[in-house]
Amino acid sequence: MDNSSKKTAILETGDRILRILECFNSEKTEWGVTELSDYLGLYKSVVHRALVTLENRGFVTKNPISQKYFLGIKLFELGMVVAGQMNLRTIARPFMEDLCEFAKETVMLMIIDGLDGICIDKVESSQSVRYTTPLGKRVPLHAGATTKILMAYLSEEKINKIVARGLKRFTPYTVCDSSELIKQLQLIKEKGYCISSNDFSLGGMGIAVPVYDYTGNVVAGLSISGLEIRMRENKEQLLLECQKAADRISKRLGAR
Amino acid sequence: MDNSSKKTAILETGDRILRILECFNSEKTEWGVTELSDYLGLYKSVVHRALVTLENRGFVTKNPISQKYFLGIKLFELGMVVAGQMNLRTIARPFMEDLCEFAKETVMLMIIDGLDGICIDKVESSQSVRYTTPLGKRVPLHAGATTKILMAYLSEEKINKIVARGLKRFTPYTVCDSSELIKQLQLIKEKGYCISSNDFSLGGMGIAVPVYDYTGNVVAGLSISGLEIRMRENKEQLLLECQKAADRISKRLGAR
DNA sequence: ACCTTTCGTTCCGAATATAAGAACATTATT
DNA sequence: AATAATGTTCTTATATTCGGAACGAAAGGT
Repeated sequence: MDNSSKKTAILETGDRILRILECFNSEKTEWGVTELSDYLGLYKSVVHRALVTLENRGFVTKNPISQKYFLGIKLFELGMVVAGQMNLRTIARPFMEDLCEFAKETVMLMIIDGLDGICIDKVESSQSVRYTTPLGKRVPLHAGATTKILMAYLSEEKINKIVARGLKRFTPYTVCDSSELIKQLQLIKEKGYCISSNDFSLGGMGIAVPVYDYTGNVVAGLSISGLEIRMRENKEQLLLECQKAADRISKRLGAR
Repeated sequence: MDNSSKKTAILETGDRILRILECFNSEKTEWGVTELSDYLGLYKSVVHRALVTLENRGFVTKNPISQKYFLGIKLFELGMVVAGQMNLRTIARPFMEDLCEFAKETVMLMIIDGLDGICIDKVESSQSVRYTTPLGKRVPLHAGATTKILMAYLSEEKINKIVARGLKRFTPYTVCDSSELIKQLQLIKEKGYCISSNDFSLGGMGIAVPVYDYTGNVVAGLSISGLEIRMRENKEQLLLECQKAADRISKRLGAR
């Protein structure tokens, strides 16, 4: 097990509570006691007491019909506190809206957490067929423009970790060969942008550029994501506008 | 202390972890170890270990400059899972957008959690001076139209609890007298809507109506919130549109 | 530049909260 | 009606956590 981050002894009971919370996601919003205990390899009684503890504080709620538990409103509340403190988000928002207006495609803002990407904001195009992704969703970095632009600026060490974890195939065009992916990433970093299509979702296309903060590090990826068929003819112009928006956001974040 | 909800013994260590998380809000996003231990009446070592546990799982992050802790991205992630499962929200959204378009004022959707209200969605008017409130923020129920409509449909028992907790004054017009408030609430329930101004924020006005689900219970309050000076002349029409929207939402939720 | 205070972090023995496992209660399924 | 599956409760030994002191580093004042 990877305990590299474990400097001090952690509280096992507390950690277990957090691990239980982490089991809930948009694919699986409800868990029963037995299910959870099987999944985590814990005793039923242990999981049950943990869930009661969580329920008493509103972190989970019991569905009285199914008898199962789902995440409570308290987590929405705390999630919104986090959203508020991500001022990258508030700064980026107006620029994203303008960019969406111009491109008529969905605009996304993504950051890295650990070895994954998380979409922290989006402005969806009003087209009936459009690219859409849930906020807060954790996605691997090796497929899709918005994630690849982020991956390209990672340290070699992190890139290797991601590759070592395995490169999941999303479409027939996903780059799952590690050496080819690394070559692609180098090229992306050289050019300072990433245009890719069909590697994350068929028919989809993404144009992504990095956003920098005052330390000069890449803190986010900004992208226009939509349908290849609509975007391919004027991708140069879309790229230009996307870069303009990212530059403005970076400047507002203190990048020189 | 109120232990009515404490059926089974809860995990103290786990509960402490959750209590620590609850200390973070948009007014205070960063806490130091000593501060927190003073605030919660816990030993520094206890709080420190809890924070390390939380940090290891990404629930809090340490600001390397201030040495203090703030909520981590993991909570944004979980918060978004909660947002996704609140399908009241997805159903209500388009109606709220239409209503905002019509009213040119901010439209809010609020639910009850415990003895407080929480705004779970909003569509802000594009006016430069407009009513605005953060998503996920916990507010008392006795002031403001959106909250009072919710309070009006509560059980007598709950209303008494809220009154017993004390009625905070927000403006000179806030109704802080319990018997007058209760009389107001009865009237609101009779009429099925709430129009109030200046009791939560000076110059502000709210028009709020209830939203029902398939069980026939009030599950949310929908409101138009804006400036009194702009709204007062055509409040009847605004109310009508607000009611129409709420009815449509209720119907979509299965209310007859 | 030095002292003082404050704060985050570590350490260790004592104490107690918790895990483990079984048993019970309740609901669904056959 | 019998069986299976799932949520809940109970009890005790033990391993985790607390409590308190001590350490080191930074901040602030003199």
